[in-house]
Amino acid sequence: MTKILIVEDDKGIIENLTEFLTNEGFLVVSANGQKRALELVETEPVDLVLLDISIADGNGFAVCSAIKANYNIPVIFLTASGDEYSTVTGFNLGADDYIAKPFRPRELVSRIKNILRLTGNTGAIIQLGDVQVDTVKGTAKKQGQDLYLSALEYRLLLAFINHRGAVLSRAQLLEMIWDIAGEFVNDNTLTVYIKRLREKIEDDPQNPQIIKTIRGIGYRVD
Amino acid sequence: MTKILIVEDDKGIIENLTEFLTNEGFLVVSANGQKRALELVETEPVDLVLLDISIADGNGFAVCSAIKANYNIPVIFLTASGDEYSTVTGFNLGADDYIAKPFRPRELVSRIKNILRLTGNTGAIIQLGDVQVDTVKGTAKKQGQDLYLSALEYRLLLAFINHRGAVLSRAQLLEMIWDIAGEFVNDNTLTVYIKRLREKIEDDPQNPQIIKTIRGIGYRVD
DNA sequence: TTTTAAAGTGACAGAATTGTAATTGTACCT
DNA sequence: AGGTACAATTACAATTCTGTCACTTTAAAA
Repeated sequence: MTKILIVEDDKGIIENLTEFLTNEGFLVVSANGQKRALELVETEPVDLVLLDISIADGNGFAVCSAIKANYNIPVIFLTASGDEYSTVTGFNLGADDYIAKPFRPRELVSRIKNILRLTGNTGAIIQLGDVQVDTVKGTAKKQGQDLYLSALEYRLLLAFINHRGAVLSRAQLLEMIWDIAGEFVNDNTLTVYIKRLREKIEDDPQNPQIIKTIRGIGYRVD
Repeated sequence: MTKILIVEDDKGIIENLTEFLTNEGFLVVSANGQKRALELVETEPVDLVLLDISIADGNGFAVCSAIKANYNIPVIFLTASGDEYSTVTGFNLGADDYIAKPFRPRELVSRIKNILRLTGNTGAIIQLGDVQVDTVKGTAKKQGQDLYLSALEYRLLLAFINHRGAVLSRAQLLEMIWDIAGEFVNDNTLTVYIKRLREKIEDDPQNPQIIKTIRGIGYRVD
């Protein structure tokens, strides 16, 4: 469950936003000033901050700086005017997006989800069917069970992950994994590795669901 | 140097944007339609795409989908109207941001830089002295030369990277890499792996600069 | 300095990985 | 249906990885 902190001194806006975002499935907490905002960031597991630049007890930019200095929480600025200065300064302070008031609630939600996608997108855990690849730890699991992938098998899997949805030719894969133009390793080597990888990650290797063969062209992972 | 592809059928806008972005230090290429856009993405190392939704020879959304299917390039939508439908649909298609025409050039640059920061922040390449670890490809290099790390050596290195600056005890490392509490693998196993890893990544393994020994406590990578 | 615990080293077998070859299977074409 | 590429499979050495042992070196305490 995503928790959003609203920092805003206009009670009406807080109420409206809280209601709307709650309906959208977010948890919402709010602060009307800098002090309370920083308290909440420290005590609650806040996932994202909506920050009005012109809050009462201080500069909104200062709050952004303070948050960014200590935490890796995305911040979206709410600017009263759509003026350029705010935009540029905000981004320089590390804001992840900004939106000018008055804004459409639906657009705000789009931007929130987008930012969460971008910032959460550290490539940490990728799900392929029941296979989970953790690129931060360098490990892979199938249904929670550890998979023992060799270095090359792991790299082959990453190549597919990095080009999900695209058909990768043998030549491309050979270049990506074996780093050659095409002649030095046997073309069949790749086929064998596909088979070995399938044996480890597919439920039924004879009927592969994760690594699909595109005859005459290559392979694809959706 | 960052290369930006503009997909737009209005020659005037292309000219203006090209001039402005060039002055800002970007390399700019442009396409007036879907076909040319996809050609350029395939042949040039494009870092970011500015995409007009209403291009002449097709749907801008289709171009976005096609790009996102094969490449991991950030896309910013240019929308003629600031209408909600475009925003929401655009984000769903994997657009990384959108900006409504008419926009201020300075704001566009802010958004471009912001998106590059966010998307580039995938933790893809980590630098440890002269050693580069690419967690997206699952590879490591030293002074540009490929390092052949085994699966466990790579995971050990990632463990240090994920806890940079912290001293990791033997018990912690054993648990992280061998996933056990402490009794099943020999305690010395870790020592041996440290040695093997140092042999591959350190200039002078006898005098390690990357993996430091903290006697009695563990190891640390700064 | 001597002692002692911790860390490093070299060597070793068993296991797994890696690349290739030969063979079998299969989708697509006419 | 039969032929033909292409893909999958099986099998097999060579190499590398992996874990452990015995032993040496090092750092810090007594």
